[in-house]
Amino acid sequence: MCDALSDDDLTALSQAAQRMTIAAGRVFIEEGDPANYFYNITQGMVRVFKALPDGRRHITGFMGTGQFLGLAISGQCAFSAEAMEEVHLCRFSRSTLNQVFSDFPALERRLLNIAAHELTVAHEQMLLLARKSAVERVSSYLLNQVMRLDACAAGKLPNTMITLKLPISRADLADYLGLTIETVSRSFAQLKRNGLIDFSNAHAVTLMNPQKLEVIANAKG
Amino acid sequence: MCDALSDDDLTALSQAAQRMTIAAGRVFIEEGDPANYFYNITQGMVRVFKALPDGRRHITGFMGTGQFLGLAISGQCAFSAEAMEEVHLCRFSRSTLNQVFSDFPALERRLLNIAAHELTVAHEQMLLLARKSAVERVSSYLLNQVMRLDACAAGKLPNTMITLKLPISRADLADYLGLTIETVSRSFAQLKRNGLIDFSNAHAVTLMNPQKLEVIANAKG
DNA sequence: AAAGGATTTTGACTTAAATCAAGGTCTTCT
DNA sequence: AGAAGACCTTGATTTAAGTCAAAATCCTTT
Repeated sequence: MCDALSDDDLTALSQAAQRMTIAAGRVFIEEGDPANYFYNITQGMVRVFKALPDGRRHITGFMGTGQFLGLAISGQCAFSAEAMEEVHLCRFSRSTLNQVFSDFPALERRLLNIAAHELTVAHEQMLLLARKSAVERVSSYLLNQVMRLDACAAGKLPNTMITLKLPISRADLADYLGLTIETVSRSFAQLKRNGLIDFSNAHAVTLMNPQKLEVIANAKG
Repeated sequence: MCDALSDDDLTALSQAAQRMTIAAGRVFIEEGDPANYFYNITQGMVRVFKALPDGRRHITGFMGTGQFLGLAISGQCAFSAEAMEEVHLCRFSRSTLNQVFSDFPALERRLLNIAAHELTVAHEQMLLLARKSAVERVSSYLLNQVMRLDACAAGKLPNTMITLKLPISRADLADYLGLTIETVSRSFAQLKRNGLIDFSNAHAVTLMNPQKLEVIANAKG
């Protein structure tokens, strides 16, 4: 679950946790609710989002197995979270958690690192949302997906073609990138016309030249 | 400097720190540089931003006296920082900092809370950038400024008119809100036409009805 | 295999914000 | 005080992305 911890810590933690299963499609954290819990996802994918009263929404991110949820501490949940499939998680009450933190400072250290990393990612996403064009946003997304593949551990982009799964619907992608479904689709189409990507079906892209795609994604004209 | 610390901690910290003065306009953290330091601002305002190679940029935030900078830990700085005026700060080398963390866990706890709070703010800003219209963005900014005034500590909006200083140029505001200077100006003009705000000069707004402004800012139609 | 529904793509048109271009206003400096 | 420059506002036009609508593809279920 939390690789920076010793076995002792893990044992203590798992005793403090409460295991739960969430049905696909259920919103199990609701923005504005009192923030009483902290979660670790042990299986499945979760959509984290914020919405405006009129229905417009932004997906902050997608979280999967091993990731932590509910860090935002301020009495109120700052976002909603929805299970994209059946999800298993460990739940900690906030009071328990503070106890565990005191007993095992390594966990706190780890969470600080995670938070710092999430902040970096958030800043990158803000630049994307504030200043990138639709094609640049979609290209950036594709590159980020490549980067999290095992193959390119050290931040090295492959210079051969590479095929990716797109497990996420166009609607989710649009809400994640601050676009509409149609614009996402058209951006893919444009990248394809320009020979940068190819589709075997709507959920499997081949990046024909990841390095060229990076030039587009980051406006390294 | 860091109100969650005991006097002992403070003494230890200040010994580990290196005091510096940065001239107005100087970029003292450069995105991509090795991240060797951690900063605490003791005086003055700083602009934190990320830029694309072609010059487009996004201001992630403005940081002032008492705030921490450089949390993002990953070898590389994830953003640039520029002094908006003469700035005084305390600088800690990363190795020193790790030592201090081990000695004074309270500081680490505090930083985790700060990071969690910054994440919340970042998510809110992403929703703004991804989904809000220009007028909504400008309204949101004005409201956020009101909220950080002493008067509304408990998250309560005043229901009387209230005057704000806008210490930031339209250009900075545009880069912060993901708009252009002209659109910021026009959004202000529209809010003024609709009787929601008034200007005594370009850097002093009066919010005629903060509650109505909030309806606009958060699309509570 | 056909029907039905959801998802994705494509097309025509609209619109909000960007861009280009003047004018104003404010500040600073001689 | 007057000139020069920075900053802000307003106007005209363009454009990228949004909206509305229909077709195409995929997936599930009977």
